[in-house]
Amino acid sequence: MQAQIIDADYFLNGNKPVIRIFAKTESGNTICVFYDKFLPYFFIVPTAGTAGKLKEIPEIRSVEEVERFEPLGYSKEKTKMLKITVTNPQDVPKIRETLAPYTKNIYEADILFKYRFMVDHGLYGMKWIDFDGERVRTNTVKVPAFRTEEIRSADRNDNVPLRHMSVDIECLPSDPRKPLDSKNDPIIIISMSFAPHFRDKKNLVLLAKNFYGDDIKGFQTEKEMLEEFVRILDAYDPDIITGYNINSFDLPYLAERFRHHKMPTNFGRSEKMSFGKTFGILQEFIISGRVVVDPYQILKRDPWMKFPRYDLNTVSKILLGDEKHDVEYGKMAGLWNGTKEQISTFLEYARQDANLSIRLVIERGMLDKFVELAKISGLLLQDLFGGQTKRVETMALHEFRKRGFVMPPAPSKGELARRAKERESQGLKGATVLEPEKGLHAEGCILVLDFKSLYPSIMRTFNISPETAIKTPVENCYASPSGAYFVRPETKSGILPDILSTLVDARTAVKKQMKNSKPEEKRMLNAKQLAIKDMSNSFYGYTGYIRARLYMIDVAGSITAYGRDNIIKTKNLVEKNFPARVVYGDTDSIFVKTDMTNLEDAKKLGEDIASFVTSNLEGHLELQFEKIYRTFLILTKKRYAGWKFEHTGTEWKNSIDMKGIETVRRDWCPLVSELMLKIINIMLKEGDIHLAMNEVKGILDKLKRGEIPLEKLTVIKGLTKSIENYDGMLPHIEVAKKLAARNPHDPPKIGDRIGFVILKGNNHLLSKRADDPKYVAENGLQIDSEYYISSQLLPPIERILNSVGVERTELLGGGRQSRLGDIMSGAKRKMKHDIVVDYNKPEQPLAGWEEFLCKKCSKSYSRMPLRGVCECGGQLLFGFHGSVGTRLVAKQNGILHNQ
DNA sequence: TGCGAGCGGGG
DNA sequence: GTGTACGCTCGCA
Repeated sequence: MQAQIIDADYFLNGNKPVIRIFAKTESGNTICVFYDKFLPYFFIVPTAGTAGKLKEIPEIRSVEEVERFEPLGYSKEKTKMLKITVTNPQDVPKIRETLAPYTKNIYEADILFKYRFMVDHGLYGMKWIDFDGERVRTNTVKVPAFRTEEIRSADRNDNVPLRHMSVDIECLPSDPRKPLDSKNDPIIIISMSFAPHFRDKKNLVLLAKNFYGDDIKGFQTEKEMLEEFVRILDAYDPDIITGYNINSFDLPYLAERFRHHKMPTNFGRSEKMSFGKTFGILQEFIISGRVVVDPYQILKRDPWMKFPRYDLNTVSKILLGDEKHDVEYGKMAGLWNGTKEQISTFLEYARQDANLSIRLVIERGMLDKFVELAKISGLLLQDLFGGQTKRVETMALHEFRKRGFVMPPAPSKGELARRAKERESQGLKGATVLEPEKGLHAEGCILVLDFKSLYPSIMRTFNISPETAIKTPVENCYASPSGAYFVRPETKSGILPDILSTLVDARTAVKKQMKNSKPEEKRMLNAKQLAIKDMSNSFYGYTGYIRARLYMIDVAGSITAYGRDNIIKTKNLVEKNFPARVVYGDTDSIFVKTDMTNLEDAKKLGEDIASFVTSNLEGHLELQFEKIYRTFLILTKKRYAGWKFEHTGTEWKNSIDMKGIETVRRDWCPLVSELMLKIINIMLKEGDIHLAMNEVKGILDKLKRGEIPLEKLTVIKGLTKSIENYDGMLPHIEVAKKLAARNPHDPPKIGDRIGFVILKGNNHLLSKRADDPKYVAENGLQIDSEYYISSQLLPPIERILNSVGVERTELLGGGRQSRLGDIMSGAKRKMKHDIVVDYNKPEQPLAGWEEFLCKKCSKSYSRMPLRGVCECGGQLLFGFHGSVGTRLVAKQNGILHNQ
């Protein structure tokens, strides 16, 4: 029989573990495969005292002498180790602790049992198994179960269609002023959507009230409704359970209500109860045999784009084009206890929410990439959502095992502290950002070129891997620019470089295959190449991630050191061999200024530069021509805009690219964002600073004359707690107080968004001069134009115009012409284009997160500060951390906004 | 300026 | 579960 792995776990038969694989057969049936011939084990490097201690531990079943390579640092020979086998996986941690003082090293004593099994049998999440099954009767799983003596991986890549069910609950707080309490406040509605349909139903809404309607089922009590929920769950038997923020709200809440009614929380495919766990922010809900998919967590943690907010409303508007109508929390009780129509409205709201989350997963193919990531990394689908570290480590474990290497343990607290200290003393230098030639470049085209997978290429070219690093240089080894040494591939080919090479080849093959494949296959292949890319980009960051098993500061430091060398070499190669100047560059990209105004000529030059540089650099380093900026405005490192031209094959398409320039911020009114976009647009497309200045002056005049509509001056902020609980002076709170006083029957509630404008007045406190725009309009009150000019408009506008040498006084000083010469050499272009902001494809040259470290005071910033230097005035160094960790976003500020 | 609390999403 | 993980913004000292 063959089946595709959905999930795996084990249970104890007495003291003995039985591995359980939940899988789907070709025909779409779910089965469970039992295997009881596998026992947990780990390795130790013994010392003199080891043998005696081993005899004292009764749980140890067998001790076997083996040889394995140690993983950190190059070693020529394998090390003699003892393979310790025990019976119960749960005994391993305590045996590990007991043995620790009596051993030199312990390896692989913290590999989850299910992964120990999968790796040893060459099994990968979402891939296929091949086995001869004998049907067994059991009440531990709810699907047909088979016992097998042997289990192999099957060589096939197709996917069995999955069954998805989304869940959304509505609750009613007993006290509307207090937050919800799952111990007391009942669930009143459970809404579900199904893909594929469940008994011809797309969705189903249950409610704890006598009520009937299309696909609506009413119940006398909450308990009866919950019982029906489990019946539906078991009948539909979904592989995927989804819902927006379901991990931290709906599922834990449901579980608590089940416990309240003394009902078992048995939502899965086995006898195991479902439960939620929390660490840090991340909440996870485990349902045995199924996969919990939370679109909210995916979008936040593994994003391909940045959203202004991550609520279901915003996200579905952008991803599905569908706006959802919300029911205010405060009005829910009214609807629930209201007329038939009101209840219907409430039910439709619940139905819509379940529909939207399932549509996000299905229509946006949100799971596609993760299915492929499972097949590449070996992780089970459920475990992919926790972060990149586990993906890299599981993939590496497969490869380490094949080559006779053991995997180091996850770092202990002490080891973490040691690493942190080591890092503080010797530092981990990041990438180089070339000093930009600040200002507007409008005379000739700017060519943007970047290195294809820079860090992976470096690792492959110089054989950089934890087990190729060597302390004392041997003959014929690589000496990295940071002073570390690595043996050459002839001596030992690095595991990570080899994995990366395999990934590169696989990606090339997939892309080729995509060209002549049908839509459905193409979709899968595209997901696969994205998954490969994700994995490739994870390895460098992983080696520098402090919690990594394979952390080596020399490895990470050497990679960035080669990167810094590379960009300087590239700059020199370009400037020595072409009539061009590098005006900016960051990590893996260079911006080359030419005197060309013809796009075709510029393109040709870009391609020539790319192939020349590539042929003059070592190994796998490959510079590619990326795009043309007809004009380019750079404020500081990391903050620029360009008028981009790309050839589609038939014509030139243009749009405005913006990086690091924030045009949308919560504390800015719409006028600020609009004006910023406008002047950037004018500078880039007209190449004229004066026009931009005039635009600013025009707006300032309008503002002074009170001709700017109030909605453009309104800043909106939400009430996060009740008004009494704020003690500081905040404009929106003062406005909320005023609103409450004016309309005592319907005061602002928690969660309400309060808009305000700032008025002229005697009170020097800003908050006291804030008021509701509607009230201001009705009473003809005057806005404080001085405030808007000096506090809202000028600071961001100044930062842009300063980069081209314009001072604040020139903006405020009437219509006087500036002393600046017109920097446009050619004739002014009269082309008019709307700003097109492409938020579907934020450019991410390297996936990962960055930090900016001050050279002088060591302060760290997660974003390049607006001034481009540290607040102490010190120069900022750039650090890059690959794509490990959770700080994955924060890069594409200003990419997303409404046009 | 630096630090700590609190929030995010969900009802 | 052979576990044990955030990053940002705001208010206050």
